[in-house]
Amino acid sequence: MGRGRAPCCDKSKVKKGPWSPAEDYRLISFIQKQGHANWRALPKQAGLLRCGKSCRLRWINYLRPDVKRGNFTPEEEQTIINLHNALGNKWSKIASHLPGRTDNEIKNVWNTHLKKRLVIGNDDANCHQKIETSNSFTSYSASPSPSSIDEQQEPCISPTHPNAPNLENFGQPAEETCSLDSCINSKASPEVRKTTTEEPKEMAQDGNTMEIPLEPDADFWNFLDGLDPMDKPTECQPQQEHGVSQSSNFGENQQEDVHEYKRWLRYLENELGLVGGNDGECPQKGAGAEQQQQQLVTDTSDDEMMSRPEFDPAAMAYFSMWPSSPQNFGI
DNA sequence: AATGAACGCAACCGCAGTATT
DNA sequence: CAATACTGCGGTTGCGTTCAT
Repeated sequence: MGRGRAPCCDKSKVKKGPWSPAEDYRLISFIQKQGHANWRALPKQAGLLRCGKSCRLRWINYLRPDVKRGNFTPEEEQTIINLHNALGNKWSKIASHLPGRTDNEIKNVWNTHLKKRLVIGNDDANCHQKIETSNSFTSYSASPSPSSIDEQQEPCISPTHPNAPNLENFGQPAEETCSLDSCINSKASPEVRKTTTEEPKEMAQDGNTMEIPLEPDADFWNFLDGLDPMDKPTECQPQQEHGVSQSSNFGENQQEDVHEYKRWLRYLENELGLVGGNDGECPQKGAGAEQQQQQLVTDTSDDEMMSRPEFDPAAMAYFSMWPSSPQNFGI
């Protein structure tokens, strides 16, 4: 296949390295409003100095609302081991069996933990055998037909991370959940599509995790949208014509919305055990959070975000602490 | 307390596959 | 049908953090 490939972007004009909270928030804000039909064009439209691939990666691996953070459960690890036996380094395939987990994360876990553990386990044949025999998917190793796996395999993991409150729908306006989900899942495997769309319902029923009122979610996003100094690039205007934007009427009930949002924020902070930290300081990482806060201020001031009168530092502090933020997983 | 080594993770790179023109 | 554009995947790397000395 001779594909003379043009570079995906002008490397000299794109920023590389870790994403700042401001960039994250701009990306989320944009995708929430416009979706991500075209990754290549997205950075420009969103006002990001990033390569489209970089945006995609960031979204898929960390910012997506249904991404699950935190340590892998033993069940998940076992699933990875089993699937790796059957599929090899097909990380995306493996990830499709672990809802909320990304291929990158699984790859990292495998390379850093599981592989070593298995090597040690190989030294101890009994140990390894234990893994094999306890493995309900052992038969796949004998006849590793991916299709049969796809048909049979249901992830044997708990849908919620034991240590983390459910944030699967974090930031999802009620009426947008479907559109965003479908947007996300349109490219995902059937398994992922199935689990990501069905799980929230299940969790809503167990009364544990879905009590977060959804309405303020929209407010939250509207609030973020309102903060975005790059909010209205000209390329984005047409989409608002077909009713995608929700922020247009934000000003009408702004006070009420912000109040609602703050109430919701407090609720989430309670859920996350973040209350008690002063000025949004992360309880797990005091100095780190402080540093991050500092960076946040730097980033946002660069973008003149902090100078906006309606800017709420608490919102950004919270934003910087949500589970998808790489600095903050492990809550 | 300081320093170096090891580890873990986020992000980048390049290739392959698929869709579009 | 070929060329091009774009997305997705897997391998790899660089950096920050943690641990050991």
